[in-house]
Amino acid sequence: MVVHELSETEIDRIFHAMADATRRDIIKQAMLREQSVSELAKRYVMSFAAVQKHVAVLERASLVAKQRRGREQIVQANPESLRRAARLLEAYEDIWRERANRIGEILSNQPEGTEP
Amino acid sequence: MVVHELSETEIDRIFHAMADATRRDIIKQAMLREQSVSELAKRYVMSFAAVQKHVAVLERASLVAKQRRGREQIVQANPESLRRAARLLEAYEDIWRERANRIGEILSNQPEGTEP
DNA sequence: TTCATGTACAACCATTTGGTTGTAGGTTAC
DNA sequence: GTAACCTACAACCAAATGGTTGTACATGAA
Repeated sequence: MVVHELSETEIDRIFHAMADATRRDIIKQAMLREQSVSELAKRYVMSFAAVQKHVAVLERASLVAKQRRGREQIVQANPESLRRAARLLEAYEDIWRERANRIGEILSNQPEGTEP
Repeated sequence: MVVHELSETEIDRIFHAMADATRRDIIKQAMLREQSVSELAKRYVMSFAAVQKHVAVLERASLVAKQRRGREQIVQANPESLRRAARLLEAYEDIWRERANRIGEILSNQPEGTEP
């Protein structure tokens, strides 16, 4: 299976996009139900343009995609990017687990008589 | 079991901290082996002060902790925060899965004769 | 056609970020 | 004691962020 490896820049964009509560909520909303940008904008106490910018940030991170429907722009979540980010964090956990194993191995390989 | 719920601000900090390649590498290095700040700094083509700032960002996000040892400051990774971030991303995946189930259910609950 | 709606985008602004250099203070080694 | 090393922190700077308002344009509804 070919796994699309994320470039450092892509990872930067995904985490940066997730580092804002409004954007995290937009993702959640879009996952629950596809919505137009103006529909989403009504939920937040900020200008339409601000929400538009947040959506653009999510789009650059491939976390959402926009699709025109008449005069509306429908925001649809792309869970694949999110999944990749989750797997990435798990990779760090793996590093930690590996280290724990390594340390455990060193301890159990101690020659006799070295215990205090 | 009591799970420490992350506040929005804490989530902001964690994702923001992860949104930089240097900081992600520092985490990785600290997970592989506890190292002093200056030891870490040697790895990157930037000033010691810059690395110091990156470590501070990771510290505010509770991704690492510093511990003084003589004149050195040892950076140790705190995998717990990372684990929480990973679980958080998985929560989004759950939302998506739920939606898929919901849609599947709607489709399978169609009354007779509504299929094309 | 006309008007309301939805979007795009530019210009502007305050704040934050990510880097720098410089200075000062502790700690260790010689 | 003195020199070298490690850290802390301030001051500064350019660029990016996150918000605003204003204008223009396309689409749908009446």
